Amino acid sequence: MPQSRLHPSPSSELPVSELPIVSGTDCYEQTGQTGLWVEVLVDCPGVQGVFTYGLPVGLMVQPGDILSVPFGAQQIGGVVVRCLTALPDGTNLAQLREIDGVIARGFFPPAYWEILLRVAEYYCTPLMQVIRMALPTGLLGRSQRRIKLSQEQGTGNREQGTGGREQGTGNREQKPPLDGMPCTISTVAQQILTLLQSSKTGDYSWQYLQRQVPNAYRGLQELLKLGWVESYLQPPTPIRPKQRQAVTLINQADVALLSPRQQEVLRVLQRQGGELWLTDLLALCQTSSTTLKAIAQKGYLIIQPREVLRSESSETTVTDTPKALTKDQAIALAAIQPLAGYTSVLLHGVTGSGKTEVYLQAIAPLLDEGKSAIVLVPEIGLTPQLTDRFRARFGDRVCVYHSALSDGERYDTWRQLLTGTAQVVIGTRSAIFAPLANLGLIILDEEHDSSFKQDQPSPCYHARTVAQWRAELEQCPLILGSATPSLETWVAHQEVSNQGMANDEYRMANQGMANKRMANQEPFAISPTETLREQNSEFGIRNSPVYLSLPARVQARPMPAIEVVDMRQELGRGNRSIFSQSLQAALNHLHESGEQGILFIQRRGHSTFVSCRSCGYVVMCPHCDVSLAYHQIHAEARPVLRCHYCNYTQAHPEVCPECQSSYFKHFGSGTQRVTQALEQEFPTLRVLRFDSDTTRTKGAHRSLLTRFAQGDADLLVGTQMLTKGIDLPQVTLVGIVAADGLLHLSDYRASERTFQVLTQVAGRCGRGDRPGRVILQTYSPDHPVIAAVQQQQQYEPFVQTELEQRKLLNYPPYGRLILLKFSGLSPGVVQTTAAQVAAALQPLQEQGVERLGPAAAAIERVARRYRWQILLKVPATVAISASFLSSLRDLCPSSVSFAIDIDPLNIG
DNA sequence: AGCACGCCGACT
DNA sequence: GTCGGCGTGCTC
Repeated sequence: MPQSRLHPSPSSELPVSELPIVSGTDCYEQTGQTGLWVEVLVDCPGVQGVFTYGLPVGLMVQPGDILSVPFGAQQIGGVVVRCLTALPDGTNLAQLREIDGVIARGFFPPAYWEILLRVAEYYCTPLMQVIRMALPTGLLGRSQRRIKLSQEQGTGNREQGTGGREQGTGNREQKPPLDGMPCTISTVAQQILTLLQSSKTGDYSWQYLQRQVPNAYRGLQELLKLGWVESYLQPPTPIRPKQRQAVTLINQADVALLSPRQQEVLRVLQRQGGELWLTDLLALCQTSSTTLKAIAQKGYLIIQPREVLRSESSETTVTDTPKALTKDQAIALAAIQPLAGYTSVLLHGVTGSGKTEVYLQAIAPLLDEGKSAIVLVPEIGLTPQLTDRFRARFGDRVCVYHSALSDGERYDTWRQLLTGTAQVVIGTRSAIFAPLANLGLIILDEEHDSSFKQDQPSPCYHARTVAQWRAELEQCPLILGSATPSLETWVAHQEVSNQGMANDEYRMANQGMANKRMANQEPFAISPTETLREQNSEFGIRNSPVYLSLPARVQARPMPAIEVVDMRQELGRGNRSIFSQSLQAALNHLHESGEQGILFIQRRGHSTFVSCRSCGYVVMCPHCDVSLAYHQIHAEARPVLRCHYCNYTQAHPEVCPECQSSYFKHFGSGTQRVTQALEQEFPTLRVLRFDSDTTRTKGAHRSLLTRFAQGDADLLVGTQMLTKGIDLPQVTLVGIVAADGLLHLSDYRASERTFQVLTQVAGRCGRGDRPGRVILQTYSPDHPVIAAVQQQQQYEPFVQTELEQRKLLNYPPYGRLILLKFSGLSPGVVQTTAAQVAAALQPLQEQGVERLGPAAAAIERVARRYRWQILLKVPATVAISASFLSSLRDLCPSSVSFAIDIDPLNIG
């Protein structure tokens, strides 16, 4: 029991010695050849290409090792690309410098390195940026400029070296200019000084000061000249495992020689199992560490630092055992289990058909074989249920890996993945880069979900695409699970006729890459990669895609009946409520019957703008071209207006700022508005709101869902979040307040997305013993998507119609899209840059690429930056060189930021 | 990113 | 005539 409170000792579960982490000095212990050079890819924005460094005597490194190197005045992170035994001609020996140290070794096994190369190339992103994204934050350290108050100011610089006790605080008061002092300092300088004096250490990072004080640069110059502050570079401190002092009992003989107090300590330690954290033992014995050190000195116990994992521990103590499978599940599992080599599997299972159980049972035997698995989910916070279930089934072998982990947690989890033990990683899209060895299976759950695509910082990768590459390189199956597969996936897993196309397209993309890489043997000349490609030029076994279907729910539960309500008729009948009569009746019944319901609202803000009914004035964000959304944070608090793009917030004006009219209200039906309407019309109904306002904090999803599951409320009101994998058996009613907002998005994927969202929401009900019912309110009941959702078994006809449209217009999956995005503070400069780039695209257009734009983005200004874009439609037969696209960057002035989004999902 | 070199406006 | 602004270019 006390032992369980300690982390398993390094020798048992976390073999530190085998981990590729070495400290700056440890690495010198490895002896070998001397006097070589290394080419290093440095982690410095605006710098690409490799730099050559000298290797300190006795130090050996290999391609893929992560280093700390001097670069200009600072120390930065870098990755070894190649080891050189001779310097190329013309190298200026004078400028060669030696590396500072090794941060980590062996992070990049060949297949993993290959993935990073492919991502860099396919998504037109500098390799270093891809590496930075894949590594835990902070691993690639860099030195930091810091500013501190000078010690010697005023009283002379005598006391510097003596190091004795200092009366620092007494001196510090003399630093600000006293009244009688001849020199006056500017307000900026005074601000900086005050800030520094307010801190305990008198020391802040330059970055922090710049953020706190506008125009900090001026003030700093002043203070530096006066000698009141000093500026210095702090060398990087790489993230390290967290250490804690542990005390272990090693000898109990001759205890009588010790003092009674010391004997007592030993007895306590023994009673606790012979091992305790130092702090715990001190607390338990009411003693000091001096006492313990004395005992240790006599050889009775040892005190040593031991690694602790910062990763969140699994709270679930429940265990879960495999469930009996339905016939369909069994067929699917039987098809998956014998797969060897790379095979892409589409598991098309209706909502509630038990896909998770298939995943679990597919993974179980792999773990026993010592293999690992990656499970990707759209958003980890939204699916505590899934994580719990995996934990309950596989216990400690489950790791959760996502971007919301703290740096320390992420680092520790990352290290644990490297140990090579069989484990299951559950995570969001970035978990596709989990450095697991010996992968046996990759699963993408809710494969159609757009959150698998990254669209903000480059690389704008799609986890599904990366998963395909990874599964192929690791020669393992890939399962794409969904009730509403994306059209891309659907087409790729259809019978031979379509399959040919998907494969050709895919191969083409890869071949273009490989060829190009041969031609310019850039940093890519890392040796493991080349070896791999030679051995495996066709990337090993590539089986035909497999389509598996789970057409029915578990335990023969029926799919919910979907009732479409025409809201125009409701209005005609004089019903001005946002709830149709049908929905009103259902809500009333809900309360009486003790069943639960979900009310789905389109989006959290979009429709709740604030405007004046007298003059029509709408409050807009001063930094973005969008209206501000109405938010009431607490029932009592004053409402605020908030921009959903830049988070600008202001108080809600009492009267219209334009015409002073007091008829100044918010409109639309956001979650808050609907909740209020519910309170008015159904005062007895207990409502729980589930949107990003109420679930902002860590663990809020889980607690809200738990409360709902416990029956604390009758109705859960929420947005898109409700569509993602929530499994609540008591829910028998789903209400969709207005499907229309989704239908009319000006996006080629609008229909597909609407179909997916509505089907997923509808699928939240009837998962328990009682059948479910869906009420879908709309102003366009005849829309084909609504019809398709209503007959949800008929996925195929809907897809066929949609595919014809896509083919006609060369949209994915028939043609590829590339979005070039420009943004900058000056609208004119952004626009002319876009135009110049457009002109440079002429050669592509001659190859048959269609160019749309340049055009201002749908929301032209976000956070004071103007945004323009160019959309390229690339026919499946045309290959585009990544280096050509990357070269467009050179046409952009530094004031315009340029981003390339390959296969964009959001093109508005 | 940081820092150096380097070219044009307000001061002794 | 200098000091000092911050605009371009380099960092092995």
